[in-house]
Amino acid sequence: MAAKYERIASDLRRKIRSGELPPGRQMPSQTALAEHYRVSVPTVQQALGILQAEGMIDAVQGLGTFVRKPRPQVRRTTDRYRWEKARAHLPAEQRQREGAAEHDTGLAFEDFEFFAEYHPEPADDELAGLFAVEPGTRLLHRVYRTRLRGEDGVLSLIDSYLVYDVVAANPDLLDAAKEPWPGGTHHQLLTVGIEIDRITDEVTARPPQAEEAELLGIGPGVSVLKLRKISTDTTDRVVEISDVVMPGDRTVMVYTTQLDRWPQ
Amino acid sequence: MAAKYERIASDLRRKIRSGELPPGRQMPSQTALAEHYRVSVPTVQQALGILQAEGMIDAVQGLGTFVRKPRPQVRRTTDRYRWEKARAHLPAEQRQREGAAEHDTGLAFEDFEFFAEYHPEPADDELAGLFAVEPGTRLLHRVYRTRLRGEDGVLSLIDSYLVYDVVAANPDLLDAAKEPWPGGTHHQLLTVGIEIDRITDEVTARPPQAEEAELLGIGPGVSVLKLRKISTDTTDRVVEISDVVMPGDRTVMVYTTQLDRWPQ
DNA sequence: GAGTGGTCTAGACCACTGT
DNA sequence: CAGTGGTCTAGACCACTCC
Repeated sequence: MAAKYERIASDLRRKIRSGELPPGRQMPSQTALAEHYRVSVPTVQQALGILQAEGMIDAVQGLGTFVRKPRPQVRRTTDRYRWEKARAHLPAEQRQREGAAEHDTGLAFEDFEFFAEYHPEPADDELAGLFAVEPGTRLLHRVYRTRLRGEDGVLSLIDSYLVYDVVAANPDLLDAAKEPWPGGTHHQLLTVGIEIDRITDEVTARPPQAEEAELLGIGPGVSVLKLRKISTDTTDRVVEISDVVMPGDRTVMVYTTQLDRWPQ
Repeated sequence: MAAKYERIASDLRRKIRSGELPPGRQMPSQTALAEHYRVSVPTVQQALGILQAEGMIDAVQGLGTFVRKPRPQVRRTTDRYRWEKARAHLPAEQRQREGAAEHDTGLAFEDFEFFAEYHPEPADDELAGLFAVEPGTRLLHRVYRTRLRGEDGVLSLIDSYLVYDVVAANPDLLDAAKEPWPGGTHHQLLTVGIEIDRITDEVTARPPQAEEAELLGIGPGVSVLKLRKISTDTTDRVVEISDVVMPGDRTVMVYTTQLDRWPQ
């Protein structure tokens, strides 16, 4: 027989799915639920913890627990990379107008808030290995956050790395204030004579760290999608490594593989 | 100040990372940890729950809690699809010898155990929409499990759907006993005159359902990667939909996007 | 039977939010 | 201030594994 907290979670899940508890509605308090199901408060909390991990409810201290409103899904497609590259040769004004985030979500530039921070940093063993440089080599570490206006959490946490000396030829690239938001890494690299030939995405899933959950505006148990994006240039040199952390409950990564035709 | 259970989790995490608690080692019992950290048992359990979600430890009822041994990672690459398709024209004997699972893991056929089960099923609204058929249309639902010999959990849970009438032209395809394991969907479809043109993967992350966690041999909080694979044939018809659930702590999905060169 | 993890209780205290 | 969720306790009982 299933545990009490599992049965309570199932019952509440059903009530939410059926619309009996509509999005935005405040759930009964923990004490009320405990009385209703004839269990103790910690048991109710265990049940709520499951629903929170599934992204169905949102508990706010001092306020209450609420049925989560469906948030717009972000579909991040392969097509995005081709689109970003093609964009690098467009005039600056047009590049400014629409970035990759808008391309993914179908929303407008005004819907977003951007934040960027740059700092030089020595390469650890892992990054040095991927870049094929000596550990300790100076890297440019760029931190990006994209927030949807009027929403609680950011869309993604991006940590991007470039080899410092490779991009230093254009001083503008070392300055976060000069960041040609939104997007435009292909264009930035073009100014120092680099063309990206291919991009490899490595996708994994894991539970969020406490800090990540807070930044992404997700409950403590909601999974995150982690993407390591490795960009290789036309001389087979790894030029950029990006680690992207996205909320798993609202992100879909889409990859299309075109296959060769069979010989007739 | 951080909660007690967080500090305990961090401390144990550090001891595991540093090798003080090596893989395979039994952790001190919950009561022993409670005494050591001067907290109650439920607090210790909360801390252990975090590490279990991170896939670092494994609690077995009646036996003890153990530091998890690193399990071989499965890298599932785009290349896999091209490889599978090219394989469809090889002689049967050679196809039997190496399937996709071996291709991903680099292990041999003998290391795996396979399980397949087929049954017809009416299409629900979601699948009907994707196949562009009427809801209720008969589908062939195929359930696959692949287990690594000598390991606790299966590598992936696969639910594959085909439109029944499309594949019924070859009765062998309707019979799980005739399953040409390992792998071979491209070849199966070839026998009814279908050639796959492209495959779209939609990747998401979420916490596991209790049953999935058990089947995959992961702790209750460890994230799973969910892949919906949609295969479209050369006449732009969706011919197969596969839902694949994989343990997030040992699966890496790898996708490489080749970009067009800039005009010189 | 002894020892382990899993579940559950009844109650306490704290932090936080609104009025 | 009252009401909410978050943390923690001390102890109970159960299910399970091994001896």
